[in-house]
This record gives sequence, C-alpha cells and structure tokens, in this order.
Amino acid sequence: MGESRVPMPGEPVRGSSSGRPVMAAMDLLGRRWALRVLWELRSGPLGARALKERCDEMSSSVLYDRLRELAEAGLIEKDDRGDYALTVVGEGLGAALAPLDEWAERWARGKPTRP
Amino acid sequence: MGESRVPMPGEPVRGSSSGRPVMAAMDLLGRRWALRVLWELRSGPLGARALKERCDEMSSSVLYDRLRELAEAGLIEKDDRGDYALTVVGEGLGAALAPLDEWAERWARGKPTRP
DNA sequence: GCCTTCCGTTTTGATATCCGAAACGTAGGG
DNA sequence: CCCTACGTTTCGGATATCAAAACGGAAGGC
Repeated sequence: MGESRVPMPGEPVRGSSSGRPVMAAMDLLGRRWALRVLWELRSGPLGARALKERCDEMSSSVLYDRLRELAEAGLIEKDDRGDYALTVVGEGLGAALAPLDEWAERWARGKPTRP
Repeated sequence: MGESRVPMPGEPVRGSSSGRPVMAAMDLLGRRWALRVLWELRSGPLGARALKERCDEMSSSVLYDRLRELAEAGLIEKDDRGDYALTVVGEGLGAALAPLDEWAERWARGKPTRP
C-alpha cells in the first residue's frame, strides 16, 4: 500500500535528481487528490470523514496515503481535537495556491463551454 | 492508453461535480508530470525529445498523454516550428505557478535536511 | 538510389497507483 | 447491551504510469 517515499526539499525525488525544492513540491502535489486535500483544509481543520465527503467521496485508502505524505512533509498535522489542519508552512502553500484559483477563472472565461 | 477525459472548466470533472474551474485545474494538474511539463515550457518552446530529456527521462507515452491533455485544455500548442509552446492562457498559468516556487524555497528553509 | 541519423510518435508488457467496498477497533449515547 | 458515528486498514480489481522497443518521416551524405 502506501509506503512509498515522501518527497522532501533538498533531496532527489521522483522526477528530478536536482534537489530543487519546487521539484519536490511538484512530485508531492502531482499525485491524485493532493492539491485538493490542501485546498479543502484552507478553510479550517477537518476530520477524515468530513474531508472525504468534501473531496467527492475519494477513496479512503488514497486519502490516508495523502494525509500521511502531507504530514510527513510538514504541511499538515493533527490539531488538539484530532482533526487534520494545515501547519504554518502548509498555510503558506495554501496562500501560494490562490493565484491558481484566479487563473482558473480566467481560463474558464477563455473557454466558457465546449462546442 | 491515453484517451481518458480531459478536464475543462465549467464541466464536471473527476473529483468534483461542481464545475468550478479550479477543480478542473486540480484534476488536470494532479497528474504525474503535468506540472513539470508546464514548468519546463515556461522558458520557451521545446520539441518532444528535448522536453523528455528535461523531465529526467520521463516515459514518452505519458509525455504524449500529458501533451494531448494540455493541448486539448488550451494550455499549450505547436508553434510554427513544430515545437510545443505555452499559449497565452498557458503562460498565465506559468505565472500563477511562480508563488509555488517561492513557497518551496521557504519550505526548504524550514526543513533543510532530514535527520 | 540507398544508407544513416535524428526526430516525433505509437505500441507493448510489466509495475505502481488508485478505486470501491468492506471490515476492524474505539468511543459515546440511549 | 446495542446502536451509531468515527478513524483507519485491508483487499481485489481497474487504471495510470513506466521502460524499452518499434514505427515512419525528413534531412543529409555517399
């Protein structure tokens, strides 16, 4: 199951031996649901089941793989109530993702509907 | 092989029935090498083989899947020389990814090396 | 013409990842 | 005690990705 290597900045990762931090980030975030989990946690801590619901019923096995990876990478942690929450650095990533949202809106305006 | 649905803003996508553009973006970018391909094209158009080399010898079958998806989504296109290049909207995404790079540097400073 | 070489692209079979559903353990309420 | 809700793990099958080989076309040299 999910015991593969978790990408970390400064280390060679799957897809790049350079150790450049952004490469580790792209490895970590280029996995299914990783971006989405972070996205949903921006608005506050959530329990596993609530998180799974918000992610359109993603598979729980993948959810826990992502949670473990993101926690190991230091982006999320469990709060005092046992919910999953962004760490300080994780919140920074959430903020760095804001331009993606704005861009997507522009993308949508450029291609409103498919013919 | 690669004939699965390409996420588009305004349509329900894998992972979200809402049609919110950012969900389509996260579906599209949450595939292996998608972020990386865009990243490498930011510095200018590249041929398929050059692109494959810059992406640490990614598998060519996946490369062409990603190229097809990104082209269909309107983020890249072939230029007059036959190289792959970012479209105007694709360049916008490249710009929206800049904060990710800055964040990754901060992430790396917070976690310089593993014990 | 006929090689060789470089390129874009597709195919193939093996491996890794993901999915969907079921199951487990625990804690609290009635 | 039973029921319910939750966090988490397990399992078999579906999909995505990998690595390497192959195909076909466009130069260029001989």
